[in-house]
Amino acid sequence: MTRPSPTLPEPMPTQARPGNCAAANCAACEVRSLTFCIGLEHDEISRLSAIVTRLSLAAHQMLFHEGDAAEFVYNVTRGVMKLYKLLPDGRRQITGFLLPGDFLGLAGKDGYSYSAEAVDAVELCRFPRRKLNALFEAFPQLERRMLKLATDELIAAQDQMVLLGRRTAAEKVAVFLLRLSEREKMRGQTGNPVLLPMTRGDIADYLGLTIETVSRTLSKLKRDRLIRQISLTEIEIVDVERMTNLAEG
Amino acid sequence: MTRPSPTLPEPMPTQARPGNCAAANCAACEVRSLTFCIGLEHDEISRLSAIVTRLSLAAHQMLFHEGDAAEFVYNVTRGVMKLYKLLPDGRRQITGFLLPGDFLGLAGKDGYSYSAEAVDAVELCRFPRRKLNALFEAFPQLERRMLKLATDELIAAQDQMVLLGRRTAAEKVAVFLLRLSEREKMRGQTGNPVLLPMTRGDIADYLGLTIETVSRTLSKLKRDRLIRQISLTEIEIVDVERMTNLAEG
DNA sequence: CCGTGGCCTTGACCTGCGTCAAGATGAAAA
DNA sequence: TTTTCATCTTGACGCAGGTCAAGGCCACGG
Repeated sequence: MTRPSPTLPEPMPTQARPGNCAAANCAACEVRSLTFCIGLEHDEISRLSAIVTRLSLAAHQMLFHEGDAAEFVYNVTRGVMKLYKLLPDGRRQITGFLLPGDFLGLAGKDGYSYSAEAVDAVELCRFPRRKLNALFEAFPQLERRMLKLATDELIAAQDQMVLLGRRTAAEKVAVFLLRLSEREKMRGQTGNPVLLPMTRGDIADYLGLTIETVSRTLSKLKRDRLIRQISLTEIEIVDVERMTNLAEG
Repeated sequence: MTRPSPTLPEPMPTQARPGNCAAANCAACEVRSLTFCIGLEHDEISRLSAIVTRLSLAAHQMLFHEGDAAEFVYNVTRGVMKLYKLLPDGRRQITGFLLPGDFLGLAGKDGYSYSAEAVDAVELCRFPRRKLNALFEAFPQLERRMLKLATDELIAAQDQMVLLGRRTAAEKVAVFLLRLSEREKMRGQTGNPVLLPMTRGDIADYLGLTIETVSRTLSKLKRDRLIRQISLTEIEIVDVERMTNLAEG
């Protein structure tokens, strides 16, 4: 593996100055069935409502940087976020893309362990960590849920290690498209065509590849009739079976 | 990245038939300061003692396989374990090495998400998950600690993603040696020379490389006087500064 | 309508690391 | 001590994917 040219610098994203902040009505939340709020009792919901702030980010706006004090945790309610870590020389690894319902903000004592940036227009719920921790006392279910979220994220991270360490470029791209399709389906979208709001550079930095290899690999999948490109950001999986075979290895 | 030849099959490890099982005295535990038992109250310790079983594994013995029902969680008290996932064709990614004090057994609804195998002679504490969960009711601190463990593991997993996706072979090996050295220091060992009970094949599958590349890279580090090989399993870091520079990128 | 600038694609070439193969080493058994 | 066998090292070679460079596409502003 060679040292890929940093996909950064991108147009330097501005620090979060949320477009709007407002108290939120969690009871009316339309993505609650996906979030860590799922299945909470009525009084838990109302206590959460009391500490939550809604905010919006424009595309490319930063939510926070790696190392920032981790005062808040968040729930994505709309749009797509990317989480990434940088090496000193600018090489970047995107550790995850977050869709509506996904949670972010787990952090160790050194603050957030990654940077978080909006891919497109994003809306989030923001919870002060201190106040949320205080709620754990009254509602142990909440902490149980946090542990489950962390565990699920950990399992996903292990899968991603297998992908990064042991899969070919074609397999990486196939897995990426199939996984994203599944996640979109779980959110009530069709999942096919797959929607790709992120750039080829983002995908490359997520899969441990270069932009060119991602592009060439997609072209090859098109030539082989496994996928069809409807637009830059929409890819139809034409032959699910062969894609799945490819993804299995 | 090409498809590395499976480092498996190794001499097929036998399923765990622990060499001995015994009740344990947690109060006298010599690695407690490292484990998730750290800082627990006296009565918490005694409640833990009541549900724990100690067991031993010989080198290469399996503790559990990916997909097994996750009835237990464990704490390593002696030796080194490796956790890994396999692709259908045998390619292997080692997701972590566990040293004394390290915890394992977090799992989703599909059972353990990885296989666990002893690298050398290992001793563990085993906790039935059901009984541990029951203790969470009485001792919320225990659950707090589990969440912290999961969070720390997640942060480590993200660092590993950067390593797998964006670092060169030389950087990977340097980071591996330095991190292992740090972990040994935290356990009261010198950390230099670094002790490597795992094989070159294990290291390769942990770093997303082949055996040959690991071996060649170590040879290069020796030629360049960054390290000195004392024995197959002992490597002295001679020039910590240049090693650190290399590891930073 | 035309420029401008960001992204994406494609081609030609290069190289880091994988593959294949042949010893070397070292621990354990005879 | 010698045999054995797994593991490790080293060399020669090949290729997947990275690098460099040119051009295409498309949204947006003037």
